[in-house]
Amino acid sequence: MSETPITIEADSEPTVKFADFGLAPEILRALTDQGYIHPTPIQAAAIPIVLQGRDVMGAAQTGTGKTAGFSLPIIQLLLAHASPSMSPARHPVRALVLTPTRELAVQVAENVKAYAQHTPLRSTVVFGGMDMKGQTIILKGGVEIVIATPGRLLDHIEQKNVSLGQVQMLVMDEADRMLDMGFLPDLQRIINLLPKKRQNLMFSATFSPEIKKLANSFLTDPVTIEVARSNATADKVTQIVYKVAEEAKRDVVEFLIRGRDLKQVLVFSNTKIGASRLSRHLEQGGIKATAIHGDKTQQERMAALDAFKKGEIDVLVATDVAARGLDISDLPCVINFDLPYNAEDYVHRIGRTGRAGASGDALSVYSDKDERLLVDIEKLIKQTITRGELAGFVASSSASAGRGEPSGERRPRRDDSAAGSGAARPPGRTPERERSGERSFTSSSSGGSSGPRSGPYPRRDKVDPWFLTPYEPAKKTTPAVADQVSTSTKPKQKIAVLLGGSPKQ
DNA sequence: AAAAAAT
Repeated sequence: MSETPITIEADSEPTVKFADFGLAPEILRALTDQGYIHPTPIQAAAIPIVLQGRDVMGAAQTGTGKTAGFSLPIIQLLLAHASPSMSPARHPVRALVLTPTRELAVQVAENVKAYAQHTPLRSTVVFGGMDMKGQTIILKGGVEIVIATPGRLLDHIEQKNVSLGQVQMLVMDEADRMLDMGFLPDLQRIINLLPKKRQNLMFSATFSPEIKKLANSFLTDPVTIEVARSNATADKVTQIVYKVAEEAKRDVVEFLIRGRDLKQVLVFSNTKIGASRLSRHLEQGGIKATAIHGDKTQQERMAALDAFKKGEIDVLVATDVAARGLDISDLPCVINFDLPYNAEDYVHRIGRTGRAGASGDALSVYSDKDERLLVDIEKLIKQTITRGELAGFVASSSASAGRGEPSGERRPRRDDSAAGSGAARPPGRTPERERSGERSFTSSSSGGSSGPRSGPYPRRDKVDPWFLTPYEPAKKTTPAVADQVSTSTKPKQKIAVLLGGSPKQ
């Protein structure tokens, strides 16, 4: 065991193949089915370690292939080692994966199911917000792998629908998030029900003191696998912030979305009500949008996510329920309708774009009162985000008020939350026409060259909104989280995985 | 200050 970190570069030639790990043919077949041949760096690092039976503390972002990194070796180990003979159940739970959100649980479960499809291993997912009956039947039928959110799992345990006395492997996914959400007591209760002798894998985006404490109490002699933050924030994602009047934010967001030619956009709102309102606002503008947040029923949440993934809707307006973990692939653009209160969440949010080598845009609108949030974010990511300017929109409400021109907040405008829809919008007009006729914004007095001034929206075919932005190449800096990660718990063995670019000098 | 999660 070496104290020297092993560094794996993401852009080095992929020499390792899944076939090299000694995985069972059934697993390899599942991978081939999905066209996977080469592991991602974290998979290449984690799979052999997990196969050795070691505990793992993984600092890994979503989108790094983390899920396969732990599920493949878990499936392999379960296949290779028979279940404990004393078990009365034919299919006792032998591996347990805990996640902070229901959607993440579903997603992990889908992956596990796919990887184990050619094996006799059974898996299921349990989470709240759904009827317990179906979950109960499957649990009682016996499953080797359970993916769960903590609360509902405890519910099933209390109802004696499942027993965890045979669990050999425990995964805590997004552990930092679980702590944030106050799951620590639940985690403690669940872990108390597990056999003392077991393998533990813990994944976290950050290595806060609390996480270290958790790792120290739950992990035995862990190998730390560091995944430097993908350079997404530095290279591949173009980040721009737009300062606008608070009241104009939603119209600016709409404008930005239209500028994207309605390609799939994920929009983040800090509040559930804000997400719903913005979604409704966009829908009323003829944009196929929907909202996802914790006040929606689980059915609605799943339907929204599904529709977005299928491309049936163009815009998903989400609270931070979707900030982490959700694998929505190939997103070209993320927009922050609100800057997150927690700077760390900014990184998670924009991590939804620029994934898997693709480029992406992360756009944010903010107003005067959010100045401090922006400072915090820039401090965290150690770079200055490009300030974008939008012709046709003013940066602050006071400026527009001072000129006595109509501005977003003054113009009487039906609130989106109101049910009525008749008065403000004459029927029969196309949404496009509605927009230009109905809204007015204070336009910049200078430089009216960016489009027709008859309305707030420059015509898309005439104007590329991106020309408005003076592009400065983003500064390349070592990501802040990677810094924290390097000071991780005293590991016997340490592996650093650098993703998404060359190591910094 | 807000969101998530068992009900």
